[in-house]
Amino acid sequence: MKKEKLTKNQQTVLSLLEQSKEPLKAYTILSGTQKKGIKAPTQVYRALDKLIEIGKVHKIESKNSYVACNISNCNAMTSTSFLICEKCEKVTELEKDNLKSFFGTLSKSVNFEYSDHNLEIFGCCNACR
Amino acid sequence: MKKEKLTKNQQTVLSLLEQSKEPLKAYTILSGTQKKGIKAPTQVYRALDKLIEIGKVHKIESKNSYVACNISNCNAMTSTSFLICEKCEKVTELEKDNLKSFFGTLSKSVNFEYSDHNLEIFGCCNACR
DNA sequence: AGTAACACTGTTATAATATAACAATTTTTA
DNA sequence: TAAAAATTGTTATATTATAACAGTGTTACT
Repeated sequence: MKKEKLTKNQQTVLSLLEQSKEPLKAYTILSGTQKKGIKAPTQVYRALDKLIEIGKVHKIESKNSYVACNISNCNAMTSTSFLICEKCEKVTELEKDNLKSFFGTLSKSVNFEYSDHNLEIFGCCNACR
Repeated sequence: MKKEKLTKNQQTVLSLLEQSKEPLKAYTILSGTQKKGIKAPTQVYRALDKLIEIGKVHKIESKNSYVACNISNCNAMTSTSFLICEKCEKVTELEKDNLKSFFGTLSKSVNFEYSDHNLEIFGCCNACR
């Protein structure tokens, strides 16, 4: 059941995302992969779902966009933290402990059982200043 | 230019949100306000835009949903932190300032100029345990 | 190797979320 | 009171995402 190898469509989508400097929207991915044989939104979303599930791609919720994860062996499938530059749209993923322990402690202090989080920090990146 | 009083549609939408225990989706708001004279999505979105702008409503990005803010004089228009219970869907907003300075410092440490954030913590609330 | 289970594919259609554009009216400001 | 700004109602459309279905390929196990 554990499958290491990506299928053709999954590779196509991931590869496009990896080449991109910014997050891409699903329909942009569709446009960008049509010559590779992807023809319908469903195919893109299916590939994305899988890639997200295995942690290779994350979704930027506030932008309905998707980014390839460049953290080796990222296990942050469902808990991600991003810095998003509002000038150039570049997105950087926070590594560390991913703030998981911080949010865990914070949650506990207000009597809430933490399981995951989504953090998006907006501002201006170093290169744009 | 500072307007304290909400217009009819804005009041209608806000009032529905305030009565709700969970975040509502735009089209649910539309359904819920049709007898009050709201007839088209545009009217809902316009009211929401305004309410968000003045801080009375926040958007839960990961759910495409909207919540009334119950923090008096909330100034977190664009920087919000939520605890979201995955069982009952209840949403609790963390009081403003606390995390802004934390994220500011965190950002600075990686050479990023913080301006706003969106934090969504998922888990299980006290009542559901 | 055979086969059952499962995952992925391609395809068409449609659902759900959100904005554009325009003419009219009301409210605010100066 | 006139100009500017905000809000309204309306129709149409854009954008984002899923459903449903039949077929094909892969995996895992005897």
